[in-house]
Amino acid sequence: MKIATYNVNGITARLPSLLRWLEESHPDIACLQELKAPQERFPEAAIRDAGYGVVWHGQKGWNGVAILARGADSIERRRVLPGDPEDLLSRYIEASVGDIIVASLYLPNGNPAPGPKFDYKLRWFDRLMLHAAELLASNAPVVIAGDYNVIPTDLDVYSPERWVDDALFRPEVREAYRKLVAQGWVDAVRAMHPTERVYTFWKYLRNAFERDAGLRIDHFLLSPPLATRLTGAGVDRDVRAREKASDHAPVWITIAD
DNA sequence: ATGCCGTGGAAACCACGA
Repeated sequence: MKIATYNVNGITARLPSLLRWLEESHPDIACLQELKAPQERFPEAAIRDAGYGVVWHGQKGWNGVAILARGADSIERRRVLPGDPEDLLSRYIEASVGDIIVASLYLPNGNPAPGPKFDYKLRWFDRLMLHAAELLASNAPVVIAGDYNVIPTDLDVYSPERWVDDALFRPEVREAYRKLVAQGWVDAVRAMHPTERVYTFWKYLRNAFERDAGLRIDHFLLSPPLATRLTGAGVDRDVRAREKASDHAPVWITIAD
């Protein structure tokens, strides 16, 4: 089976591109981020017509996450990350799809750093670590997919020296990601491509995509019962090259049934 | 280089992204 994650940067503007990609790439599960649409304006009918059951958590203007399941109705488990009742941003949704627990997340960007947005990012990371530990302890097959807004290592950025002070690459954030993975998760794309440069995001500015000035910030973390079934991973770069593309490309993994 | 592009919301500019 194929599981994908795709930061669409506005599902209203991206709907034609999204539907084309779903038809071509045919993922069994697709986690979306940055819907940028209120709950009632999610294009549910178009997604269902494309053959997908869907749960989503929208918000006016910003953020927004969804989980699509081909030919299935996933069962929503939660639509907020626990640990802060004051945090109302739509950055997390979790569902059961068959026997797999799937989470779609949009981790805070955190810029400018330092500052309150960076502090919020680190607090969000702390909450994610607590919840992820619980998911691991369940011994279920779990995938936590999405836009982590983390460049894990020098290999994941075209020009590390330009990003040292950025909230995506600062030591505190890399350390938080490292500690999260060290709970026992497998970074699926890196596991399948241990030494290769793999990017998932390219700025719209200055022909970043044409220059391949990219970042790897969209990740899949797999629990051990799912990681043992991992057979492949890749990035649909051709989708990023199209007209009216998101600044992220769809990323996917394949799992033995 | 530090908003150059793109999106959405509100109001013909602004916030925000990474």
